[in-house]
Amino acid sequence: MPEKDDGLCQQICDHPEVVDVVRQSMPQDGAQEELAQLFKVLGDQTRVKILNALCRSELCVCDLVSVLGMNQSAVSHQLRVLRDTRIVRSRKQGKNVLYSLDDRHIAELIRIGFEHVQEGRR
Amino acid sequence: MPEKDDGLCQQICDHPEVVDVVRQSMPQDGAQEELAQLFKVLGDQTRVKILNALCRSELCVCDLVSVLGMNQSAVSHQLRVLRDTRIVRSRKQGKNVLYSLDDRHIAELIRIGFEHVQEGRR
DNA sequence: TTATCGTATGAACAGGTGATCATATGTAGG
DNA sequence: CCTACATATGATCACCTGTTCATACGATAA
Repeated sequence: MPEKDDGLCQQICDHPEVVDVVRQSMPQDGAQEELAQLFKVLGDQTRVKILNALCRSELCVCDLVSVLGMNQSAVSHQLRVLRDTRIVRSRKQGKNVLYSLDDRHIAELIRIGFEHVQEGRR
Repeated sequence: MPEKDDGLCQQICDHPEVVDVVRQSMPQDGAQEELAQLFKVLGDQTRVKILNALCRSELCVCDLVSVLGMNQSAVSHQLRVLRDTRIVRSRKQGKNVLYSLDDRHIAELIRIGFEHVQEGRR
C-alpha cells in the first residue's frame, strides 16, 4: 500500500531539494564560528554575573570583586576575556579601571536568555 | 588638594552603596547558572550550525548530517545536548526523528547574536 | 624615592568537553 | 522471522577552560 503521506522526511531524504536549500542559505562558516565564540564567552557563570552587574552600573574591578565575592585575579582574567571579545569596554580613571557593556546587544541577549530559562521553570 | 571630583569609583569603593544596590538587584545564583548553561550550550560551532539549519526548516537527523557534512554520531550527540536543554524538540515519524527549535527565543538569540558579531566586522 | 593601592598576567593543575569508534536500539519491509 | 535503515549511546582520548597562586605593572601619595 503506497501510503505516501507517511513522510515529509522520506521526501527530503529521497529528494534532497530541501536539504540543498537549507545548506545554501546557511551563514558562512566564519560567521557561525564567531557566533559560537560569542555564546561560548557568555556561557560561564562568572562572566554572566559580571555582565549582570554591568547591566546595572559601570563598575571598577574592585567593585566587581566585591559584588561577586570572588578572587580579584579570577575577575580580572574573565574581564580580559570579555574585553577581548568586545563584550565589555574599559576606561581608566585614576588608579581604577571602569568596565561597562560594549553595546546594547549584550543586555538584550541576557534579557531574552532569562526569558527563555524562566519559561522553562513552569 | 582635595580634588574630590576625581572619581565616581573612589566614592563607590569608599561608600559601597552602589555596590550594595547592584548586589541586591542581582538575579539569584540559580537563575544565573541556568542562563550561563543556556549560553554554554549555544556556544559550540556544531550546535550553532544545527540551530541555524533548524531556523530554516524542521529536519531529521540524516538531513542534518547531510547539511553539516558531519558524522552521524557527532550530530546525534549534540542533538541530545540541545534536547536536554530544551533548545530543540523532537518528534518521531516512522523511522525518522524530526527536530525543530523549541521556542521563539532561540531564533531571536541567534539573530541578535549575529547582529552583534556583524557590527564587530566593521 | 618608597610605599601602597588597583589591576593585569603567567604558570600550573583539575575538571570538563567534543569527535570518533564501536555498538545498541528501534522500526519498517520482505 | 531476518535484513536494512535511522537514530541513540557508551567509552575513550586529545584538547580546552577556569581558578588559584605568585608576581609584575602602573598610578598616586607621602
